[in-house]
Amino acid sequence: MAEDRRLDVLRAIVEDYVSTKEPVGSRALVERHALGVSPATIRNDMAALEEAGLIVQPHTSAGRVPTDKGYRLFVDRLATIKPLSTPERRAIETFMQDAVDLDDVVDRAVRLLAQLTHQVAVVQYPSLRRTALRHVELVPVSERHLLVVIITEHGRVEQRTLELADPLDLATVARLRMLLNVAATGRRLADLDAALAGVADEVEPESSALLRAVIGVIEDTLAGESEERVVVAGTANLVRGNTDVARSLSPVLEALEEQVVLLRLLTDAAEDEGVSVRIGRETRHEGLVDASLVSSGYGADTDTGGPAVARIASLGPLRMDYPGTIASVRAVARYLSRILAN
Amino acid sequence: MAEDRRLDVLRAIVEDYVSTKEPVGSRALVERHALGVSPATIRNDMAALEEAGLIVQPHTSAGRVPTDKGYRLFVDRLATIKPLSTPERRAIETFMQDAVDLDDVVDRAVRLLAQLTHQVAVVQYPSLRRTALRHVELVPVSERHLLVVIITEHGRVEQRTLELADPLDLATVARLRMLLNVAATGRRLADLDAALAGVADEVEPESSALLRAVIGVIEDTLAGESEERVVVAGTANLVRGNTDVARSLSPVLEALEEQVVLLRLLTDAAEDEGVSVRIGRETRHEGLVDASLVSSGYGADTDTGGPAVARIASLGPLRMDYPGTIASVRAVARYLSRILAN
DNA sequence: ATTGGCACTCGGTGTCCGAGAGTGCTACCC
DNA sequence: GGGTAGCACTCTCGGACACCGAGTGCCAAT
Repeated sequence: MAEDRRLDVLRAIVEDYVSTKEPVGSRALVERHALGVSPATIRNDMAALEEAGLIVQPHTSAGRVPTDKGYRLFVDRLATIKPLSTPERRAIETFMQDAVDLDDVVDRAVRLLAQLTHQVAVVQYPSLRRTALRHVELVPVSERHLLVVIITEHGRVEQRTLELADPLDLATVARLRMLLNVAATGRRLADLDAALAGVADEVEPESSALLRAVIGVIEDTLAGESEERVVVAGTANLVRGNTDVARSLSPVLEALEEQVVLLRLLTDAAEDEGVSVRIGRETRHEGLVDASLVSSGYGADTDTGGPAVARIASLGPLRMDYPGTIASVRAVARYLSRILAN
Repeated sequence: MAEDRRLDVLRAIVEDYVSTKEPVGSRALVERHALGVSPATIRNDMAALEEAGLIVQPHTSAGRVPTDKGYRLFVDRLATIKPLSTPERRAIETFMQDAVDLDDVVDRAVRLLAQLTHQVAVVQYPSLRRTALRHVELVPVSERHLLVVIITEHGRVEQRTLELADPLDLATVARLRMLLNVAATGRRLADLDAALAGVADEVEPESSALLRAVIGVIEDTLAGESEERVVVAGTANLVRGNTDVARSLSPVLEALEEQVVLLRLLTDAAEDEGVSVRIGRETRHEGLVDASLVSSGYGADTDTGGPAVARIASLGPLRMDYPGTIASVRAVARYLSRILAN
């Protein structure tokens, strides 16, 4: 049926445009794909696709280029995700396997993803709020300064210095440390409030001010924006195959330096099921109108529909290899989930 | 004397070229600077400067542009460092003052420097080796996993998981923790070996394997390359005023993503007195032949000739405002030193 | 519904030319 | 000897112009 062929044509246009980076014309299309019809027929189909807003021509005498809407349709209905090749899987394995700590895991993951996709990779640290606590440590630093160290199940460590009105009593600190750990270890940080409230009752009045301060710091750390950490790699890939660099590159680099922006992008994407694909304006960030973001949550139970603990993403041009990028993002996310579950 | 005027001409060329980004000709020079001679005379001087390898002309009918050597002479003998303006000083003050922890300090410093210089800023975390220890924490994670957390005087925290052959005994862990802290607190990490060696004698034979393992991890952490951490900001500034982006930008972005490369640059620069300026090939990195690196050490006693604890740097085009950049780098380094000394 | 044919549009490339900028050289002056 | 004026020369840059080729839309024929 004709309608089917039109979609074939759209698919062909997207694929050719992605690989050649040139607007694709009707003749080139019939030559490179076994469509079984003449260029004239393709032209008719193209006119229809253009009418539907799926493709445009940059100028009269040029071939066609997909629109945001065209890519969207391609991703939703036309793309077939090819699984990664065995060498690629093996590369992931060997690259990730001897990471020594969480920083190392995240660092390797982000570099790996950048290399697999030849695009910019973004990896978010496991959210403090959504992971369980492993340990709370109180380190007296001076008479009136207490260092509060929080360690999560995945080995993420956050610290904050607390300034106190009264001099510290070491015995009290030791006792609080014990109480806090008994109450909090193994809990999700989000559920911590309740657990900590219980502790307050067990404590003698003279220590309760200190306890409240410590709890305050812990909650601050969870609530603050520093809660979320994001790392980026592969910015050099932005330059490759980019023509009008000055206009299109600068806003992207700016966005990448703003944690706040990155976090919003990732949070928005978390609304989508499975691997999220945000195309051009769908990113809802004006610096990224010519870019797409492919992202996925990760975390121990993500595969079985459990909640994600954070996200990873690949950012590339509108004209990116969506199937390949989706496959890479998914593979790295899964691997990351496995590691965290160890 | 004529020789003096030639240097004036060089200075004028550098200044004009930096501000206009255009090769500067003899006429423009006499118009913009009160040199008191005619263009023809300037041309003779220029010929001499070119002969000396201090300037070149991109092509016959163009003005002159400084060479690496020209910039070097300018920086060494001709530039007068202007102190920062009061508003600028105030900006530093307000921007840095309410940082909550070391990560925050470093993050703010790097952004600040990027903004002051309109270039790429690089800040290195205080070196573990060269700072004193505040605390060592041992956290039993499971029967056979022990998390070792190292906290330095500046509040830098590093952790590493230790995998053990034998099950942990909590009492032993507590004892080791105490011994380690008594022995190590307040020491420079570089001097730690000796201090830790003493501990080994005080410990009963059955714990000594564990102790050795823990000491091993600590030393590993200090020796490993993860010892050094570097953050970067302002990459978007690379694009501004850059013409042939494709060739000149990509290698720079790559260098910036390679911690190893950045560290080498900073280490090399540490050989220089005070604020180091590395121009073009002097960086000894082929991706940076068209860039210069202005850097300075920082740390509590740096001003009084004490050893630096780490470095900050600003990376920009060959054609940068050296006096301004030097002033900014120095100011931020000093402020950083003050904060760490608090 | 598909196709072949055809006129039309328009960007890209190459060439040419003139304007302008800047130089080096030479003759001249103090 | 150092500085200056004049001048011929070189080279880039930008605009004008023509041409080519790619690609289209449309129409009549199958």
